[in-house]
Amino acid sequence: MSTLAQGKADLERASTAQKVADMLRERVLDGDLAPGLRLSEEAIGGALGVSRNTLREAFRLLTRDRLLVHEHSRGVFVRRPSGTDVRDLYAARRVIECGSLRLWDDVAEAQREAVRAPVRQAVARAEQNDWTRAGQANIQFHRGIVGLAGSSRLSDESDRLFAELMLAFRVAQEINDFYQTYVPWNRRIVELLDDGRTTQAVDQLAEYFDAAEQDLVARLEAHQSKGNVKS
Amino acid sequence: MSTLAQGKADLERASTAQKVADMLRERVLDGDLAPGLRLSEEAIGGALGVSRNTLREAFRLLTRDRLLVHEHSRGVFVRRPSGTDVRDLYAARRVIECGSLRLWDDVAEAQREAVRAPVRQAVARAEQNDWTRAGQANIQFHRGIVGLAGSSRLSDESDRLFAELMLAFRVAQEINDFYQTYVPWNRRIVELLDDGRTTQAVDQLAEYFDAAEQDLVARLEAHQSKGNVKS
DNA sequence: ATCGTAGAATCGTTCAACAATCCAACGATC
DNA sequence: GATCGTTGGATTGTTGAACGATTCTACGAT
Repeated sequence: MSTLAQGKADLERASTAQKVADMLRERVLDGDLAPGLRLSEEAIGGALGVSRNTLREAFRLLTRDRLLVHEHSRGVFVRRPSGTDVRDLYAARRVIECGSLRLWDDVAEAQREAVRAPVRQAVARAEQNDWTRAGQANIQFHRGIVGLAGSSRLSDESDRLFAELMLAFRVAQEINDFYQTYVPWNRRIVELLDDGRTTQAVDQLAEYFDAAEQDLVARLEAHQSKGNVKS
Repeated sequence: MSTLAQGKADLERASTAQKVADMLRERVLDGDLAPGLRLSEEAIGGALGVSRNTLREAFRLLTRDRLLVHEHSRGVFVRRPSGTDVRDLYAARRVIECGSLRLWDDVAEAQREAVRAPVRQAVARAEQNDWTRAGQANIQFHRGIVGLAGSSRLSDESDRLFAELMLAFRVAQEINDFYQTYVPWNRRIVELLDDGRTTQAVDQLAEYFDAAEQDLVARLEAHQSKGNVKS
């Protein structure tokens, strides 16, 4: 069954535009393509050996995922979240994740474990000072929370929000040290959940968002005046 | 200020692909293009006088809005929501709208009025047996609820969910008579809110979703076997 | 009746070209 | 000297044709 699903996934991985989009997505999330950077059709199309039309299709796919922004007749740019964007992002996350977490007691055990496991992993990574992987585990934690709702549409949208937030982290230059503060917080949330104190856990999550938003916005607006955009 | 924003909106309305997408969106939501219908690039491109590449860009835009689905090497189709899709959709709405409504007491009065007004309008339309406009007002009610969260990303995503739900209504053939049952329900929710009983209002909204989902899924799966897809 | 195969139809992608738009440098005017 | 047109050059927007790849349909073989 799993081999069949795997085979089907491979078969669907056909489109050139899709492959180009995947490659560019990785480059953007890794920071090789900095926020604010303009992506020239000619330069990138030439470098990747695909035609302009195909590249434009790839751009549309990434625009849908909010990694790129399209400005008419000006080109596409790597998204550069502003303070306003971050506030909008966290307002959405508060509703989605707090609402999902409230379902904790009603869902299957496997879904709950998908919340606990990433926190254990994040703690372990943090002890090894591996903040990159700790950050990835942190995202898995939040993905697990949204997964409690059992809606693939909601999970997909959350993934887009997370990706956008990654860009904001990059602009604020706090990729590595950001999670240091919040890993223990997540652990406490899971403890509350396992204690049956779901409401308090939700409150903690809301507070986490308040603190994270405030922190990120502050750092972002400190950096936003500097025109750190590579050409 | 508003005139400036208006002028800017007009200026941004430049792209051909965007205009084609807007036209097609209207045709899909009006039901001229039935769910399940395949949209031939050649036929539509020829009819609208745009090239295939431009049309494909328009398709991508509508795919992002979930009105169309793209199947590799097979073409694009008007989305035809299944029972599974509807359950997913309502799972998302439950989290988003119930979570937003919980913010009722914390938001500005203007935002609350954006929830009340559509209900008054829906009641008035319903009394005139104008179910089409009553349905539109009903959507505005739910848009107002999501607006309480103050996140444009969340509102945009909700609009996409609503659009998808409209397609489900069309498949279930209950465009007109569906709201008849639920308009009074919405009115009761607003009454509870104005009484300061926010928690009960949220519970009512959740029940509304349960009932609507069950109703819609039942009618959908009754119709799904019939291959009512025009070619 | 099922299966496989050939042919038609359609999509995926590329290429070349031109119009429309934006941008940066230059120069004119006050 | 600063602001405001103007002029090219570069880039995007859009088109049309072309061809390989994939899917669909219908026909015929077993």
